[in-house]
Amino acid sequence: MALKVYNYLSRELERFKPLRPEHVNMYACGPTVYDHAHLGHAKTYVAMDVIVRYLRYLGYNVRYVRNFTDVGHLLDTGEDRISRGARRERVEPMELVETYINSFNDDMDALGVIRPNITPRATCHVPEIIVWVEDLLSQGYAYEVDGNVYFSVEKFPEYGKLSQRQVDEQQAGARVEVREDKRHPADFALWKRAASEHLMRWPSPWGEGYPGWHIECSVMATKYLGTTFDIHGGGLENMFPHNECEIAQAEARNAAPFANYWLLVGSLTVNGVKMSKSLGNFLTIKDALSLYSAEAIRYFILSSHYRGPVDFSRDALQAAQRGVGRLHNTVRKLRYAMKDAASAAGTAVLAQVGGLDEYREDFQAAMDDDFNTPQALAILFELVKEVNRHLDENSRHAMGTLAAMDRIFRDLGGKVLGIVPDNLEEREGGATVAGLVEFLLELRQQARESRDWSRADLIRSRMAELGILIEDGPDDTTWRLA
RNA sequence: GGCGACGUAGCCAAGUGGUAAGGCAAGGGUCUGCAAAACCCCCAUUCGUCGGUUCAAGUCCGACCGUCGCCUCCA
Repeated sequence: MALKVYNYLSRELERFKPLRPEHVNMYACGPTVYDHAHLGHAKTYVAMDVIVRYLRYLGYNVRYVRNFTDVGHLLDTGEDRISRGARRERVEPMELVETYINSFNDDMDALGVIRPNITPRATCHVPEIIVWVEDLLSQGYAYEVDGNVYFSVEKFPEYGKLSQRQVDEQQAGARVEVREDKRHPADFALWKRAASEHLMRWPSPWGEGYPGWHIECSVMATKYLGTTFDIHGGGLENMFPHNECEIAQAEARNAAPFANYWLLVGSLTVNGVKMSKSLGNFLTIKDALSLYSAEAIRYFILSSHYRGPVDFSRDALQAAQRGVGRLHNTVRKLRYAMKDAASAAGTAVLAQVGGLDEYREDFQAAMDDDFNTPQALAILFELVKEVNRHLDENSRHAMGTLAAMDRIFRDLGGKVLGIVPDNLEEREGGATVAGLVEFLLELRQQARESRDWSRADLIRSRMAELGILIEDGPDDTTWRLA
């Protein structure tokens, strides 16, 4: 088996081959930190997270870099997003940035997105950016007009190769008016002169100014990953112009390929329309987490292919919540059986010996096929059914079989997909709660033995009101938090 | 106008030439004091429409209909 990925550069499924055999260098465009993140961000970074996790599962040593954009990303009005946010909240720009970096990290932690190895910030790389702009000027790829420096797309014939666009066939100024000082409408800013009221500014050879939006990613990606690196990821909507500009700057300056594989994530939509700040149709990650579990949100995102769009709806999230709940129930039962020495000392083994390996192989085959998580989930659910059947049909299990099944859930559901927590059974509220619940279950069991059903049911319903679900099995009673 | 994506059961969603995965929901059954959980059965003669290629098409080609994305705001 070999990993194949869909490379937007070639528009083909390609065998994945990193520059160095055991090592993968990977970059993803991060968020502009001027507000709380919403579910659209969650989709992109959960998808990238699973890609990183799977590469590590395959044994690669992955260095994953994801930036924070904290300057230079402008609104249609020309105002910097960070500046506007700072004015809105009456704080210093860097205070605003700090707040929303922390917010973003909190959200990603809560979603189980593993932190990248490096999270560079644009404002921390202004000296490097200035060097790049100087280089591009001296190499003839850029020109300066009154404190603004533009990249000349006509000097880089490959401009458009990622998005497969012919610059001259685009409708120039379709959305934003073309600046008169550009030689070509598609030229983009490397460095911008700071107007007098502009808050963020750095001295440069062209006067006080600030970096353009695209240059930071070229500079930071190559600084930490090398002139040419393996994977560049991010949201599909950034393919043009942002990613296209990154390539142009980096390949023009370094005369070397930028990223070998471009893996781009489809957008999250609401009623078919993209979730975005500007449309106001967004749900923040924090709000989503108050309604659904992190695993349910991840499951929802992973239940469609990363390159495609996902349409958000309450129904879809609720279905995900229930689905992931069934997965958790099975894992919980499995681990419960492992703790039960009497049951685990038995000899029952899974009917098809070696069948467990097949699940792992099928899962890998799905993930090897351009990270086909819906297919991988389907296989995980087939295993859920198999394990449930095994647990149902046998009261005394072979510890080795239980451990092998648990290992698969930990590896595939936990390490790779991040939807099966390692500590599922420890979420049950701590020793004090556990002691109380066990005591109540004891009382209820006494009531049941004396056939006092109304008292037994009263205890069960009152506990359910407190969020503690009781389930009577053939031999014993189990409980869990709702 | 240019580039691109998508249209599979009530809902979500895999499947790129060989006869429709998986999840949620609905229905029937087993188990159970009841409930819950779990298991079993059932759930698309059919993949937007119409043509074409082929022994064979959801899968390839063409046209049409519909939805959406990008074309210097976005993850």
